[in-house]
Amino acid sequence: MYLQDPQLSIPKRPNPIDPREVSMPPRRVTLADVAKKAGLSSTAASMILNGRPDTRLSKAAHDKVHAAAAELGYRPNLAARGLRTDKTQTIGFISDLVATTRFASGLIRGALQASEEAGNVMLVIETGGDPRREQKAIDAVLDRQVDGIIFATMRARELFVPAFPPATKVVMLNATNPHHLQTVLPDEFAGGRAAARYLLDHGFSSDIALIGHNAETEQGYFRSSTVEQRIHGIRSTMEAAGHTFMAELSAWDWEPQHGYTLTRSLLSGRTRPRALLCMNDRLAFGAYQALNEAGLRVPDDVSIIGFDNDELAEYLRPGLTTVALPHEQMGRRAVDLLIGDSDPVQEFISMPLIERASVKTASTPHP
Amino acid sequence: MYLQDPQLSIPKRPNPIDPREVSMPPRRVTLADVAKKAGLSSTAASMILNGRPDTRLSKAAHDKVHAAAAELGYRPNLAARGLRTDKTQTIGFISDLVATTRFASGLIRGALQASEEAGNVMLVIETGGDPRREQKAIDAVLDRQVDGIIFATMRARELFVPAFPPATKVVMLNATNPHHLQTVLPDEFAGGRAAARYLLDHGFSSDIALIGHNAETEQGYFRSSTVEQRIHGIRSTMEAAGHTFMAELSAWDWEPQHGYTLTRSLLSGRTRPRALLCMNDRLAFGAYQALNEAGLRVPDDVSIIGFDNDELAEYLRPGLTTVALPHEQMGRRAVDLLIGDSDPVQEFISMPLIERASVKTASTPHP
DNA sequence: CTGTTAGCGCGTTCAC
DNA sequence: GTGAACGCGCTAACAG
Repeated sequence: MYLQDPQLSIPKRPNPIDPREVSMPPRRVTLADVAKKAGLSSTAASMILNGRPDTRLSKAAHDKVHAAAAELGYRPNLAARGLRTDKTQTIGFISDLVATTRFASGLIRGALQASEEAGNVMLVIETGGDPRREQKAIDAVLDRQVDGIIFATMRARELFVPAFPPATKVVMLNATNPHHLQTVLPDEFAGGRAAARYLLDHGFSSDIALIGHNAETEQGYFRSSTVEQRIHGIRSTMEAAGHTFMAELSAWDWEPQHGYTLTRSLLSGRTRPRALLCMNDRLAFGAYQALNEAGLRVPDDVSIIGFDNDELAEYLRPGLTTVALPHEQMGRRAVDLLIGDSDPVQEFISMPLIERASVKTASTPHP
Repeated sequence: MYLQDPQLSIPKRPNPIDPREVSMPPRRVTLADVAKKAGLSSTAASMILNGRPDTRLSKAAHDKVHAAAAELGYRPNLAARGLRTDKTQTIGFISDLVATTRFASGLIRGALQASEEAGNVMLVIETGGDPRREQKAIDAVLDRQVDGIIFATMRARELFVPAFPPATKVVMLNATNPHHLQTVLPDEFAGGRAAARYLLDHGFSSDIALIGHNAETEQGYFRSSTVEQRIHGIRSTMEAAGHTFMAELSAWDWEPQHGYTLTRSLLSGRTRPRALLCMNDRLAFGAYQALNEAGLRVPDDVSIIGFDNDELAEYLRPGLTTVALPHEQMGRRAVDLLIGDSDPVQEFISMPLIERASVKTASTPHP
């Protein structure tokens, strides 16, 4: 909607000059200015403006201060206030590559929204996963007196967190660390289960191929802590139903080209799969390409389900059914946890299955 | 490369506790602590640590202060310093939807990199283009004493900038505003010219269709200030060569589905295009899909060129040749301009043509 | 009741 | 080499 939203376009002529744009005082108005204008001390002004309950200042004083503040357009200097109160309404958001790649931008989007709603602002730093840059990032935000830090990773993983003062509030977002228990993660186990169950429910059983992971070659080795859960969810569901995958193809990278290659090699086998369970949507994209080239149709010849709810899923024809990574909600939750004062918890956010058109009901159940 | 970088994965066992993680002083060490430990005044400590040239403090004093600072792990409180110096090493980055969508994330990536290199950090706020939120964002960063503000937009456009003090340093990134002349924009005119020229150079002439823009229906109305330039670059090049487009199809949204629809309707016409000039890569994606369905091959039957160098361009088979939006470089440049003290300039960053495999040389030049 | 003065938080700067 | 003031706002203690 916002992509080409008319509101984002503007007429060719420059706007008339907004009066607000021309007259602003050269110096920032300070609390002292307000107090002076109100004919009171800055203490009185401070107490009144901050609505201290125990204050015994006259109604008249209140009115004068508020009037002066409004008239002068007073805004407190948060840096100065923070010096005193140790609260800067600022959150440090340190990630490997969340903001600058599209793979997990939802994390930052959600966090940004929740921050704004809570009157906070985020200092964003990306480290590329480099420990030295991570340490520098922590110093940088701490030097600026942030109220807390969110550590986020693009692919959920255990994150080594360099030194910082023990009192600092910390939330791990899409990441874990033994010393920091406040954590927000996707519920990958349930997500994996949902994907497998969806295929099973649509009449597939032992004619499903798994693209992106292989029990043999990748045993005990997982690219991320949550992918392990995803796989467990998938496999336990298959096992509970008494089925196994007809094939499992593994690739280290989960890019379209690998999905393409893997699917091609799969199609060269003697039995054709009826459904593909792809470890992510980009692999699924590659699968579409290979299927297409082989003259096979989705979902009539082969059904496909993916993970992530990548933007690609919507671009594909037909639309790709996929289990979404609830990044936005995770980001929001991380900020809530950081700002709130709950006990440390590990939160698992559920992964909704987004139904599109890439899976059909298998016409005849297989033996 | 970083997508599944092994370095981002870690073993399943928790790391041993890092010694640095356990012993940190409960209170931050202040300049006073350092001075006390060095047996000097905090004035002396300040001057020495800041390497003031005009200072005539003894070599011994220097050594003592540096030793004390190192031993205590002293780091200056930037909030306190900023109060005095009016420099916080912090930049406000206010955008409509740059960080949280993938369409222009390069802008923030480049800005983040340049900030880090310059020892700055960025306060990131997104407004969704809503003027009220924009005003609040400006207040929020100003309250936190930022050294300057970058206003960025996802799609280059003229941006109305709400009130703030005239002294504030401002750079418009992928945006323009009559009151703020420091501007970084893509050189769309040259980019448009390059795309058209590329097709011409490959032997196409009057067998090219333009997808996404139509001179008739969109005359004088442009979705963004830079798209206008892009179109001018394209048309002037075609005209200079004495050619016109065999067809121009317009869509308000530039999404794959529109590229698909437009291309289908194009193919239903009596003459088939030999080349497609798509206003962006997502339209080109849709064109691939339609061509594919029609049994036509890229580039053998139809060549395609796009704009943006979207990630899609690499995913497509064959890879899509496209004129890149140099977002990363633009972001870097914006920070450089903000930090440096050059005179206000409008900078145009050139758009490199990324050659892949979607355009072939037309075998026989057309009349 | 209504309000004030003084000091602090941290680092920089001026005058001596 | 130093003390004191300052940038800005908050808080405790105190005065009319």
